[in-house]
Amino acid sequence: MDNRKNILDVALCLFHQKGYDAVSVQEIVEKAGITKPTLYYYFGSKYGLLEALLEDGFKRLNSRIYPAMECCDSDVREVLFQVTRAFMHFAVEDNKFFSFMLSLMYSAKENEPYQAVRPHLHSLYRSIIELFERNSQQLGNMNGRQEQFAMGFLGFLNQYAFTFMVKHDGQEDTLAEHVTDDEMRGLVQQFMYGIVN
Amino acid sequence: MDNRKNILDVALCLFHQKGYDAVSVQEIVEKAGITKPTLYYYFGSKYGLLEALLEDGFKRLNSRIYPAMECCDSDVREVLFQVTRAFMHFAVEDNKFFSFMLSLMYSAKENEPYQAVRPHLHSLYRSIIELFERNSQQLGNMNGRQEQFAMGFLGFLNQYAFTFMVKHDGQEDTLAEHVTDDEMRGLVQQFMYGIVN
DNA sequence: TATATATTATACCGATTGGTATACAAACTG
DNA sequence: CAGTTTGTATACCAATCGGTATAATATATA
Repeated sequence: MDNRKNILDVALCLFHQKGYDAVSVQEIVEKAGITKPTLYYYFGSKYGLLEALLEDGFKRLNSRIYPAMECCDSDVREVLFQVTRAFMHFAVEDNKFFSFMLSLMYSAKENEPYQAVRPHLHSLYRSIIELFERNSQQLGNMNGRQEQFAMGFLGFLNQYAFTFMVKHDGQEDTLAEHVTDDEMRGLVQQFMYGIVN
Repeated sequence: MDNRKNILDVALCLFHQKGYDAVSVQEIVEKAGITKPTLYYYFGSKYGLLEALLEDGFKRLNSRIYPAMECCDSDVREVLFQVTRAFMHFAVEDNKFFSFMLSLMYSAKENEPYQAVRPHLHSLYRSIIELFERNSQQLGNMNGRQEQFAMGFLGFLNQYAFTFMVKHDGQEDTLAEHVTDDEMRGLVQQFMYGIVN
């Protein structure tokens, strides 16, 4: 188990830095201090390694997002805040995986890494759309624009996290204290004002 | 000149579909109906081809954005609308380059394509920041948050264009008529409400 | 102790990678 | 016409790519 975890860590680090296609299997095994057959023993192929990486990462992300989505049905603003909070904390603490995921989200549609991340992203979209549908009566007349709102919200989350990461690039440890709840409540407020008109 | 243009077109198409690293020089010259020495005669290297591609594309983008930025100083809302309009029309008409640019924006920082696009993105950021600084008195107290607003605005533009492209994927010809001025004015309004509070 | 199973290393594979040396043809220039 | 620049093709390069056949370990179970 130790070796498998080690490979995943090294691979994530390299994919995050250089991108999937620019990283060779050789480079991964060298940095991990093992040899190729070991990697292929665990993951079967480079693509298999990518899939395992995404499986693990989205499991971590979902374990934060889903509870936040179902914390309180009564107040939309509070739900969106909790989701934003969960999302941002994940982006800060698991920032290598997060920025790798972000890069895949907007990447070319016909290459391997996007094909691998597609189902995970799709279920993330679905969850957020469902979130808006569940609270549609509180948001006034949405007219089937749930999808648009969901995409807008996700874009809003991404942009916020991305900006934050660019600004605090390099600092690894003391990030969490810079993302205050008040700031996030303000941004959710800002996002909602556009929606409820 | 015909051959050079042809190579650039084919390369853009492939980079857009599969990503820079996943496309081989061999594939480009085959699809372009030429041979490798011809490509290397014009661009020197694969990276040189990428640089030329970006140079051309950002020239096209800037020729739309800059005039829009300086159309009218008096009304911020109108300026932001004109920029949004220019940006969206570019995204629709030059959509292959646009989505390639978008993929590079969020891509890994240490690989070649990001290094190549960095200066272009940086000057785009600078222009938008300057836009907000120029109109700061109309937007109330910005407290040096011009950068944050600029990033937010760019994220807003990207998300809008991205959502639009996902929705209308595949249709090549009749896109322009779907991006109405009214819709864009509404979105700018929505964005601004968050800023001026 | 004997056997089975999970890990790991050595050494290798054919295919493809970005890039080039050489030569030849076209076209412009003196 | 002679010479030079521009443009293109054939054939090739070492290096690297993802992946594997083989065999030796370590560990656990019987």
